[in-house]
Amino acid sequence: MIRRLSQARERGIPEATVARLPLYLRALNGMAERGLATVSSEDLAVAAGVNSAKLRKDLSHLGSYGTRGVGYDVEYLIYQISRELGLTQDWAVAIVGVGNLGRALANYGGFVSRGFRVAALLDADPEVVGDHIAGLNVEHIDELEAVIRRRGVSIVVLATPAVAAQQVADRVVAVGVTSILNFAPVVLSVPEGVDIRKVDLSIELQILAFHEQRKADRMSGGPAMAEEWPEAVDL
Amino acid sequence: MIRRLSQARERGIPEATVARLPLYLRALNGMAERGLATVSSEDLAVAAGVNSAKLRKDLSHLGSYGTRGVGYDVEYLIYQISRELGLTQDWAVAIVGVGNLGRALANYGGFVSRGFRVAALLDADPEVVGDHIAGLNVEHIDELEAVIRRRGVSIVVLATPAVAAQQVADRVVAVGVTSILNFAPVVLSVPEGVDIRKVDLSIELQILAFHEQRKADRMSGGPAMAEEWPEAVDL
DNA sequence: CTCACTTTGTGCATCGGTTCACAAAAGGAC
DNA sequence: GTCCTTTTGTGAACCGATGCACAAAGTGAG
Repeated sequence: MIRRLSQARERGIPEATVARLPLYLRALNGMAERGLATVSSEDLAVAAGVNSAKLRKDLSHLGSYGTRGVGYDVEYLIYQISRELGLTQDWAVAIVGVGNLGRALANYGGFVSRGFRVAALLDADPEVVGDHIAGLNVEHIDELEAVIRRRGVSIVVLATPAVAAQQVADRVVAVGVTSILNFAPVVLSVPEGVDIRKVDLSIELQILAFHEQRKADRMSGGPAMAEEWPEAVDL
Repeated sequence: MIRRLSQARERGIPEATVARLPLYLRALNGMAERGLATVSSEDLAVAAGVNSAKLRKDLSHLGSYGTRGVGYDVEYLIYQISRELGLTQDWAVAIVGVGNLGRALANYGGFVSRGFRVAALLDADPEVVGDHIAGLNVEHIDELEAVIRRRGVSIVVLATPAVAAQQVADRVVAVGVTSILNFAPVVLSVPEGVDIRKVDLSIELQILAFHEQRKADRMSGGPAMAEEWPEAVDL
């Protein structure tokens, strides 16, 4: 009994599950807006684009929040997932690099909507320092450490050119930041305990291109044809 | 023997491997620029931020392009990976939705660099239609089908508001597009055979927040404390 | 209360991916 | 040629994630 409970809630929600929770949360918010009080795992799974068994197993990692024969209470589940993800608190985010991408991120509504607050914009280019973007003043990168400390920034978004990213990462880690969202196309090296998530637009396109090519090959060449190995090419 | 060979090259490179190939490619390009002729799996793995056994297994799925005791020929490996990913051909990309994000994408250098060519920008807002961005004229969304056909667009990037995304997806799929990169925060439903990759900025932040919260909990509460389940909360 | 129905939570088989660890292959010294 | 060193390519064990399928738990009708 005790065992059962702690087994479910014990430290350690699978990473794959964590990555899907925001998806469920979004689907649930849509449902709440449409006035639904409860939802079955089947319906929620469809809305989130996953299989219902997976959804149930994911939710079971948070606890036993459903009612058999009925489903899940929408509002309650929203609260539980939000709490698990840490969205019930306010996160101050700093965006470093105010080029096209940084600007887009600063204006992106999805950040603010869920507990995230853009607390600072920083750039090295004197040309853009002082600009007003999304209600914020762009500050000079020299202020990086001071700004992070002063405004309690705990998550840093890197939208700098590739060459600057590692340097900025080192500096923010040195002031105690342990969560970085990196848009620069470089492999950052950071000490143990610092979490990095990487978003790489060009990699996504390359993966699509791979599959697109496969589909094209299949059309013409037929399935699993030979001539797959066009005698070695010299360079 | 024959078995061995076809086993390696046969259709079906693991998805996880495909997702890492672009990473290797980038590391290799850096090395080529610095004039390195060959590289060991160990060195390349470090540069790409992965474990060397994984790298070797990944590369073994493409074929046997290394030399034992020596390593891999940098240029040759670049060529082989590029070919496998389909980057030796030219891909025409259309970006739909020219808001802040669409603009950032249009100007993003990483696209052009690897066989991708932004061939069209489209938007529904008459205010932005006609604008000149990154050397391209923004066209009206009514032209969507015509533009895709005329310019041989095979990959579409969705940077529209959430509400418009499904509608645009339906239209591009109807004209034969089978690869979509979606930045809109919605679960798109598309027919079998259409590949979708999703980039969701807010989800990435939520995942970071989850881990950040965990780290904070660990600091204060100590490891795996009780009081983890603050008696049920009514709503 | 009992029965029929719904839907959750999970044990179990399975699958894909990661990592280890080593035999096989290549190169260089002598 | 033989021996020693380096480094690949891969068999095999392991690990986490997925999905099936069902018992357990709940609702509602009569």
